[in-house]
Amino acid sequence: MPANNQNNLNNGISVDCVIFGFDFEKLQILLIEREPGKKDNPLDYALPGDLIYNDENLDQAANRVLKELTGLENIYLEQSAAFGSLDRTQRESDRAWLESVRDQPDLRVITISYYSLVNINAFDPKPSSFASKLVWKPVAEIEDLAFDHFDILNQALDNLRNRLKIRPIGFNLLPEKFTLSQLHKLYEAILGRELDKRNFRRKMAKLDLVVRLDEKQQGVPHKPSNFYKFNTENYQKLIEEGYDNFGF
Amino acid sequence: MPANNQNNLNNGISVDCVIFGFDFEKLQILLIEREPGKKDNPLDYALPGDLIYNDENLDQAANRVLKELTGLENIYLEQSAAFGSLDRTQRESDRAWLESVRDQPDLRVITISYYSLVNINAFDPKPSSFASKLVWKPVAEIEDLAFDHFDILNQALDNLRNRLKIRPIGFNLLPEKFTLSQLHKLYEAILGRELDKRNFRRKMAKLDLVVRLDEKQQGVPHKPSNFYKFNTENYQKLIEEGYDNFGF
DNA sequence: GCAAAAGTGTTAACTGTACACCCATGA
DNA sequence: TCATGGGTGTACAGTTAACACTTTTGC
Repeated sequence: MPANNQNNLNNGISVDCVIFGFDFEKLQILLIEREPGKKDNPLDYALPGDLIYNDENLDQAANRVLKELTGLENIYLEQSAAFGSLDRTQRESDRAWLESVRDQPDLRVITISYYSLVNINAFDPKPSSFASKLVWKPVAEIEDLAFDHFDILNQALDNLRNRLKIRPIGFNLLPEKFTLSQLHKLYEAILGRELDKRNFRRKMAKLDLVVRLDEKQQGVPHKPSNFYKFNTENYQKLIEEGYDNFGF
Repeated sequence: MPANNQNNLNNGISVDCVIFGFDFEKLQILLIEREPGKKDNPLDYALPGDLIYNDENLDQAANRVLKELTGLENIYLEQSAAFGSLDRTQRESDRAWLESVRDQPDLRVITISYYSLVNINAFDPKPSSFASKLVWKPVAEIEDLAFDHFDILNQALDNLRNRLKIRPIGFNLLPEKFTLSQLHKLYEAILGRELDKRNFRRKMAKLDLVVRLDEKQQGVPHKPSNFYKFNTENYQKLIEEGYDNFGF
C-alpha cells in the first residue's frame, strides 16, 4: 500500500466482511471483539470492516480490509448488499470507538457488505490493526451486534442460503478430503434445519459432484467414514449448463 | 427538497435505476437518451441515476432520483448491487456528459443499483432534469450502454429472474385486472423462454395467488379471456410461511 | 459386547413435462 | 365461415419425503 494512501481514504464508503466459518458442528461467524474482557455485551462485537481507498475497487477493498484486520487472504468474497441508513453509525455505544479510529467520526458512511464461507480449521485469523481481538461465534447465538452489523449478518445469511439453493456449495468450504457426513452437516448448518441422511446422500450421488476416494477415516471409535473429494469438472459443467436447482 | 441540498450532494455515491417495463409483448427497459437525434449508438443511452444527498438513505435516494428524472413515483425499488470499478466513469464517450452535469466529473463514483418491474401502460415517464428524453427499449435488443450500465442491467436481470424463482411476481407489475395470458406472457418475458400454457395455468391455480373475476374481455375477435385479480392475502401468507419455490 | 457414527432401499405422494383439440368471439 | 387467441386433461417420468436396521470400529 502506498504511504500516501492515508490521504486517499474515502471517508464515506466502507466495506464489511461477513466471514462464515464451519467447524463441522455449527455455523460460526468471525467478529472483532472491541473491548476484550468486557464480555457478554453483543454490542461490543463488530464485523471486520473499514473505509475504502479511492484507488481500489470494491472487491479489492473488501479483500484488503479483511487481510489487514484478520490476516485472511485468498478467500472468495461475494458481494451481499449496500447499507446506507442515516443512523447506522449513530448508536451511542459505537461513538467512542468511531472517534478513536476515524478522522471524521460523524460522517455518514455507506457500507458494502461481502460474505464468504470458509473451513474454520483451514484458516487462522490473526488480529491486527484496530482489530485487537478476533473471535468465532456461533451464528445462532448472536442476538445483536455493533452498528447495523446484525442486519448485515442476517442479510448475508439469507444470501448464503439462497445461493445454496441455486448453486452447489463451493470447494473452498471443505478440506480437500472430506466425508459425506461432514458435507451433510455443512448443509444443515447453513440451512439451519435437519436434512434426511439417506436422501441427502442420494442427491449428492446423483449430482455427481463428489468422488469417492479409496481412503477411510482412521482411529475413530465407530465405523470409519469414506473420504470424498469434489469433482471440479462436473461442478463447472453444471454451472455453465445453467443447472440451478439443487433443491434444498 | 431543501435549497441547500446542493451543498449536501455526496459526490462519491450515486444510485442507478433499472426500470423494467412490460407491455404484454416484450420486456423493456427505461433509458435516458443523452443525444436525441444521434441515434443507434448504444453508448448514448444511460440508466436513470444520479448522485445521492448526504441527508437521505439509499432507498430514499433511489426513489427521489427516479422521480426527478422520470416523474415515476410509488414504485417499489429493490436493491440490486454496488458497482465500484475504478474505470466505470472513464469512458471517453461519457466524459463530456459528466463534465456538463457534475461538479467533480473526474471523481470516482460508486453506484448502488436498484431495479423494478412495472406495467408500461400504467406509468408515463416524463423526462426532466438532465434526462432530456426517455425511451423504453426492448431488453433483448440492448448490446451496450453508457458507463458500466450494461453490466448493471445484466446484473439486475439476473436478480429479477432469481427473484421470480423464489417469490411470485409482485402486484405492482400488472393492472388490477389481468388475464392469465397476460400473466403468462409476463413470466415468459422475464425468463426469456417459453412456458407451456396448460402447465403454467395449472401452477397458478394451485398456488392460489389469483382470483377469477366474474368479468371477461370485451370486443376481442376471439374467445374473450376471463379477468383475474391478485390474491394479496395468500401472497402475504406464502411469503411469510417461507414458501420459496415457485419452480420456474 | 457395547457405544457411536456410517451406510444402505423401498414406497407413496407429489411435481414437472409433454402434448392436441374444442370454444367463443368479431369480422 | 374463418381467423384468432382462450381454455382444458391425461399420462409418464422424475423427484421428494418418510422411514429402520445392519455394519464397522475402538474401547
